[in-house]
Amino acid sequence: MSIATKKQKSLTHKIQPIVNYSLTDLVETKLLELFKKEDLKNGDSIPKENELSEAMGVSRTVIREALTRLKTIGLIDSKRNKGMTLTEPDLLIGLDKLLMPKILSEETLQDMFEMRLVLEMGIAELLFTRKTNKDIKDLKDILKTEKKFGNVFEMGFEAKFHGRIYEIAGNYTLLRFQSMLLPIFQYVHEKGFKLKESELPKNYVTHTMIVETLETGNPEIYRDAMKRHLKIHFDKTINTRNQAK
Amino acid sequence: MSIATKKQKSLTHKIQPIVNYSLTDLVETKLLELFKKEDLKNGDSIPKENELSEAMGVSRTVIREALTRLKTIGLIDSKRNKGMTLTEPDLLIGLDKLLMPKILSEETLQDMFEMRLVLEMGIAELLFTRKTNKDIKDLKDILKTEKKFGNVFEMGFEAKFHGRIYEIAGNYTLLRFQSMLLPIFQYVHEKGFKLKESELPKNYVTHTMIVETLETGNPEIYRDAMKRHLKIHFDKTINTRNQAK
DNA sequence: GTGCTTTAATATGTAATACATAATACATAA
DNA sequence: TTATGTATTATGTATTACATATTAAAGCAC
Repeated sequence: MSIATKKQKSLTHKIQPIVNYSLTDLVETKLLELFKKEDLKNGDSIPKENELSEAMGVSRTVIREALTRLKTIGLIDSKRNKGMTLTEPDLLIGLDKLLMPKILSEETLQDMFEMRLVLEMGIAELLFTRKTNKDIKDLKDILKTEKKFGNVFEMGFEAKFHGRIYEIAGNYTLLRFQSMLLPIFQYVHEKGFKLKESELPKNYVTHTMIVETLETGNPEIYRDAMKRHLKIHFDKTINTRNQAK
Repeated sequence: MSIATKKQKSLTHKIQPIVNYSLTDLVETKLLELFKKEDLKNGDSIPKENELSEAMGVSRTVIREALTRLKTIGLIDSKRNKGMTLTEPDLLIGLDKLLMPKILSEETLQDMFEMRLVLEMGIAELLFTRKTNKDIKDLKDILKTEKKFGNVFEMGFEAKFHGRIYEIAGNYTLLRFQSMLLPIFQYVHEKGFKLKESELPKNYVTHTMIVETLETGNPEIYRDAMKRHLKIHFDKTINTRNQAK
């Protein structure tokens, strides 16, 4: 290696990669800064496109592209003639569009799979501070329908039952999050193996038992039941990831 | 009320509101359908803007706006001259831009606050199947720095400690999710009251104790410790919501 | 022929302009 | 007073042109 190349190499460490932000990028961050700086809140209206274009010295095209981004994440809302206003963004916006398993990596799918398990275990505390008699009654009604049909692994029942549980938690964002997780969960689950009812582990906990613990137990007992109910799923993801490493 | 207006009023019930999707809306869904139908996967390239414009019979402007949306949610990636390709979307994309407490409603903020609590309780299972000796060692190192400075409620420490715990869970999406939740958590926490160290509840569990349970305990014991550690937060959100109702 | 530089082609990025359209406010007539 | 018509306005859509970064081909030296 020549001295010249040596010098070059030592220099490369000091060179920072050039990031070439597009005008749209700059406008976007500028807008966000503005909102923050001006302490704008939900419902406040923002300047119209032409004004922004003029004020920032870029074409309306660029302004619109930046605005489109902000609309996409639900931060602003635009109406013909009315102009644009800041809105309460939906934190889970766009998530449903991304739930195409073919697009998401195995890694991410597995992450989501696990997240559902984590949530299911973690909400116990909320459930026991917020459950009402009606909640229990509704769950029991769901159980009746389940028994009528039989297959415990029918995803429709799974979704209905667990969805109703999340409702009890009284956390709307959480509820929606889990409902979006369900298709992924189903996909990951089915991609692996499918248990028949006869192959259930011996100490398998059914929905019926879960409702019981919810009615008469406490968070710890409930969680223990739920853990056993989800055991096959826990085993699965743990095995998958261990063997991946 | 005349007979005429009566008739009118009865009619208005039968009229469904017409929804006028913009061209961009239509193009967006059309594109998503196309991706799904053609079973495109990560890395596949999609037609260039001019081709799409011609094929769909709309201006490039509209195409670009639809594409901008998809870029915003991270579904596609564009490079000059190269064209555009489908990419593994980041499920949490845009979330950081939305973490402006002034924008989010109290309701949503509270939701996020609770979600962190839920996650913190729910990851116990994952932790105990994945923890390594190095993890424990790192946590203990963090404890040392904490002791050196003192204030248990310094948010920097909180973030560092709990962040390191999430790393153990080995779930990247979850890790990032919680790191985004932290600012909100901090905000909601500080907005309420701020405990001084002398006002801590009697059976308060410190970080040190949590590490102990993680090292020598089991999921149940760990969770019990974490629950007591977070007790003031649990109490807070439960009180807040109950009085809101 | 190989390795290098230069050049040309290409697809996205930006600009500018014009017009369409829906929502609002205002004016008007029954 | 009320329903209908009208003007205005700001976003939505279209068109055209050009800028720019990247790729790939062409050209050149060896």
